[in-house]
Amino acid sequence: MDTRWLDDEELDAWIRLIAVVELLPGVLDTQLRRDSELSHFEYLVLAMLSEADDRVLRMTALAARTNATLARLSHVVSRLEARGLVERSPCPQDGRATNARLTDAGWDAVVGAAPGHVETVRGVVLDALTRRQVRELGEIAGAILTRLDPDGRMTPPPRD
Amino acid sequence: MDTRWLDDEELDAWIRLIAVVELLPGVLDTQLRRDSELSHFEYLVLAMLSEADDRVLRMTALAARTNATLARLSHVVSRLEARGLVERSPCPQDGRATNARLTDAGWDAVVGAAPGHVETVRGVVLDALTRRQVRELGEIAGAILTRLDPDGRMTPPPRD
DNA sequence: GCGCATTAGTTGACACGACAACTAAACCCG
DNA sequence: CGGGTTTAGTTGTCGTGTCAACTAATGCGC
Repeated sequence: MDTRWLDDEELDAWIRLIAVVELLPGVLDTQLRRDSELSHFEYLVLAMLSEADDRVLRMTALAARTNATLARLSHVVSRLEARGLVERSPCPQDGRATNARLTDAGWDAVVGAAPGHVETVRGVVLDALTRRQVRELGEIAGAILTRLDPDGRMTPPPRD
Repeated sequence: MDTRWLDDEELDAWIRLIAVVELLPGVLDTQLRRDSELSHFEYLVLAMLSEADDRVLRMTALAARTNATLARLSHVVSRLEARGLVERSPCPQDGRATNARLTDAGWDAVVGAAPGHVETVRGVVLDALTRRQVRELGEIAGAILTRLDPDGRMTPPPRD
């Protein structure tokens, strides 16, 4: 089958999307590391735990909410545990499972990091867009996600 | 100053954008590695060279076109050079500069990889969007880039 | 209730990117 | 034209992610 090459509009959108994907993580990491000694991914892990009931989640559930593999999450949680921000304990209901719980120190870390992080998010993304574009971005990213992650492992729909 | 937290629409757009940013690179890498033994970044390097006059670019120019630091590019070009896909030579005009040139083998590699890559790009992004959304995405990503990269080191505007 | 497949998670080896230190050439300016 | 600054690029080290191999508990089928 002959390749359908990209036309100008498609190429333009693609090139720019790639640039965003390459540059955005670095910017988020840099700010969080500088101000709060956390990588962006570590922040995400702590933030997801902070919103969960009793601040506890099973590793698998946490991996899904952070778009990570279990292996990656396991390494990161080990480091966070060593820093006293998270605690692991075997799940009583299922012997195979592990629960990760946010400690008080972990809670303090997220609470401390959140304002600066939100400010960065506004600064580099949201404030650059109109209200309409923010809504569009939500829809576009949602559409892409259904292709990237057909099984919907990721962040479940609008509902939280 | 009190933090302006994100409202529902903003949070939705942000969470989804983060998910895209986390998942997209992996999908692109996986396809290219499987079918062409190239990482996405390596592909980008070769592709940018393939479009340049005489298939030659100075390292700095190549770094800008691929949104990479010079250090990262230098490592990657070393590997590509070891595989015979790229050649380095000192720039005659400027003794500090290095020119990277795409070899014939490198050309063959990009040409071989391009169709599968474009198909993936369509599959995971472009075909998930309407024509209008593709245009919107271009504008939104462009707006974000002016914040991520205020000096415009990155891909220059529509113009090539 | 035994055995095999599946699910949950961890771990170790390797690959790659970031950062900082370094070399070297060019520019600049008095 | 000589010394300091800037620009271009490379390299070594370290942190972090990926992959594959592994352990262990669960659940299904008969």
